[in-house]
Amino acid sequence: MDEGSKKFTAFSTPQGHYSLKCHAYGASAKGPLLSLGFVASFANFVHSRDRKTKRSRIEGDCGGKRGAGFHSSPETRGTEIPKMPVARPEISDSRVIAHVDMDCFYVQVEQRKQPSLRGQPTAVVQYNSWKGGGLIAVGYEARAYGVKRSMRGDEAKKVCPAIQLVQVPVGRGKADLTVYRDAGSEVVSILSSKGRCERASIDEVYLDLTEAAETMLAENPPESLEAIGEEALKSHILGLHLDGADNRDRVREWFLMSNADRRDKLLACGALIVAELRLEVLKETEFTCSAGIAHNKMLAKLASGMNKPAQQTVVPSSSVKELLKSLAIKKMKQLGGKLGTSLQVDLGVNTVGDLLQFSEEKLQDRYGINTGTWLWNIARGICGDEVEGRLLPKSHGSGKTFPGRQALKKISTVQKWLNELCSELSERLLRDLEQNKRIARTLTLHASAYKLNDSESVKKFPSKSCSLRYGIAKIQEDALNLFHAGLREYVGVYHVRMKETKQHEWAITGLSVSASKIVVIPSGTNSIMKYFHHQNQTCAELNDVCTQDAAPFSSSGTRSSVGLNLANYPENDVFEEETRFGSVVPCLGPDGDEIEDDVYTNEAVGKKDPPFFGEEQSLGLQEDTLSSCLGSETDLEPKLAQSKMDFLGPRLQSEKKKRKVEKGSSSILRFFGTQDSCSFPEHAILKTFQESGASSSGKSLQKIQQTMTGITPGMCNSRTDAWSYKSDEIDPSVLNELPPEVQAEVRAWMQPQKRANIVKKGSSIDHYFSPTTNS
DNA sequence: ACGGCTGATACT
DNA sequence: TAGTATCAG
Repeated sequence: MDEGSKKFTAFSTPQGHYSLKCHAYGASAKGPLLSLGFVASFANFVHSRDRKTKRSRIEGDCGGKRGAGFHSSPETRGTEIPKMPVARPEISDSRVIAHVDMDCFYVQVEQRKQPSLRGQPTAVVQYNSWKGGGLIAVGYEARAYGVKRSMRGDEAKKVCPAIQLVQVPVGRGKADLTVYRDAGSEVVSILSSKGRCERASIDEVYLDLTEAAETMLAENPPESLEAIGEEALKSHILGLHLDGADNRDRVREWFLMSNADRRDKLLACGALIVAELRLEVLKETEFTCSAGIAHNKMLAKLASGMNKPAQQTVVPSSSVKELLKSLAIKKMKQLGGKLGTSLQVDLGVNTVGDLLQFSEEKLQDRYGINTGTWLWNIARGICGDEVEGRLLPKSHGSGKTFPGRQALKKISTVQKWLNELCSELSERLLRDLEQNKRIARTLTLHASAYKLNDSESVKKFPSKSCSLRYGIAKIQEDALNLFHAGLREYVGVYHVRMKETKQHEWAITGLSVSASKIVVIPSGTNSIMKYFHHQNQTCAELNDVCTQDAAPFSSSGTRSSVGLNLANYPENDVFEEETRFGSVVPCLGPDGDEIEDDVYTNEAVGKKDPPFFGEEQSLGLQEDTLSSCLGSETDLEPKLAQSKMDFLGPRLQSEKKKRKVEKGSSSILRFFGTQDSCSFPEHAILKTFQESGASSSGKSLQKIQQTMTGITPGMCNSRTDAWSYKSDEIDPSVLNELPPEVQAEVRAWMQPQKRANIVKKGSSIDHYFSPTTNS
């Protein structure tokens, strides 16, 4: 077969496709699209199925996963073909989808924190020591000077001497993005009020406003409104010709008439809603954002970036063809990388419009059936990706790079950094548990490395994972084991065996730990603690993973593995790097006194090490317990409505400078956190948390942890009924804040000794979660 | 082997 | 499943 690599010489005519699609299209009974040559994707879908799509995508897509996907190319002859997006059917062409994008978000967060920066050219940098640090966000005033992201701070200064460079917060020797995540949560909690909301990144969301728009159209159509909102009138309507003077009137006209097209009217309603939402975001958070309103995610995303900052753009269906015709192919969401390059290089496609020349079959032949169809679709503005109702991240990670001379060459240094990363991760996991009642089940370690002596090997450092046990010390221990497992594989048994390798053969240039497979703990039956059984034992799979040669980990399952592994990698101080534990010698190039090393040094020195509990108190969860109690995947994200209150991070209440955090209902964890003395049936969850008390950041968590001091481990078997507590210290009002199911549970626990409360209302909980009140 | 860090997804 | 790869910003 040569189709894959050869140039295309003959195509079926576009007309052929159109007629085919349009034929099928008739079944879906829509009108205006025809004139544009667009088709309902369902028709396209059917069509592509005819071309021997392997699985039935109708069932798969309607009932299964949603969202953009990727798939790897089937044919890899000729030029390498990268992982590629996958096509989804477009269920409806009349959805109202918005993409909301915060304007230079980090900068805005910093400007809110420090209002004197408002109006000034500003950028956020991390690690300012080397060449002024790397810019990760640039305000619009600075952009006017030509400052670009991914400049170094020094270059930015050259272009814009007045620029204000704000440093990203540093904790544990690394950048800490918590403040931005939390700020993003504020925004999400507002934007999720009008329809299904997908948190696409720290500063972007998608909204499905179809229902809201339909409702508005039915009850309060724009033409019935005495006045269109001022903000909505500032919308940019693609395809609406604006020439100067009466722009506002033209837009008003569009809103009122909406081209007499129902789909346009729906968009108009969507635009009104989005305008309101954006104003609310501004009022509540002081953040501006930009938005795109269209019939699908792809177009909405495209539009949100077209008029920034603080503006919104509507994409009527009638404007799509023109819009895409001249749009650089690389600007499309999934085409900014290798696939886009392949299109350019291999097919000579430079604009989305260029894609139109290629038949679906040809695209499929070249890029596979799924991606081929996907490309065919996006060329026509068709995108069936659904807005996923998800307000919370699916994973947490903490990582750091060690470029150049900073590369880590000793296990002890790797361990120290892993400890920092794990510490941060643990803190975030606890917060997630606390706020959202979610637990992560998998811990993964990623590393990047290069070999010193061995030039031919370009091997990548393998990622390793194991089941995640809660508690800082546990995570640290497991992460280190994972690292050892990876390293062993990386250097190869051959080298490991020769213990006399007096030389470091490897250098670590990046480390990250992440927690994934996060599930909501179902409230009910025996509640949270049920999921934290039996994790005394170390991860069985860690042993597996590391058995391959060399000394196996002790099966007794304590932390002996560390020692064993260390034995395999003789520590030498041959290298320039940091020395031993506790005393850190920053390894600095002549040009860079990297701040992160300094910070790290300070923190490391100040850090009390000894996890003062044995493993037996560590918090973990048993897989089978969990899986037996969790339903299918569809259960994993229950009760969205409530989650908006409960599961979100801090939600801004007032527009004043003083910001209040919405407590939401207390989680059961928080509930227990207020108790002075409880006895737990098994591993005391909370005690482990104390270990992180030494961490520099996370005041509120620290407080939680402190309050948990009194909790003592009970027996080590698994009966939740065995819990006892002091009910006289339970505040009924706190109890009332719990989700109903949990309330029942707690009340059941309280049964034996129900008494009046003593704890003052709000005293125990509120202040734990107040945000750091600065500026 | 410097843009750092974080997250999502798909496939094998 | 664990692990890899791609993409985004």
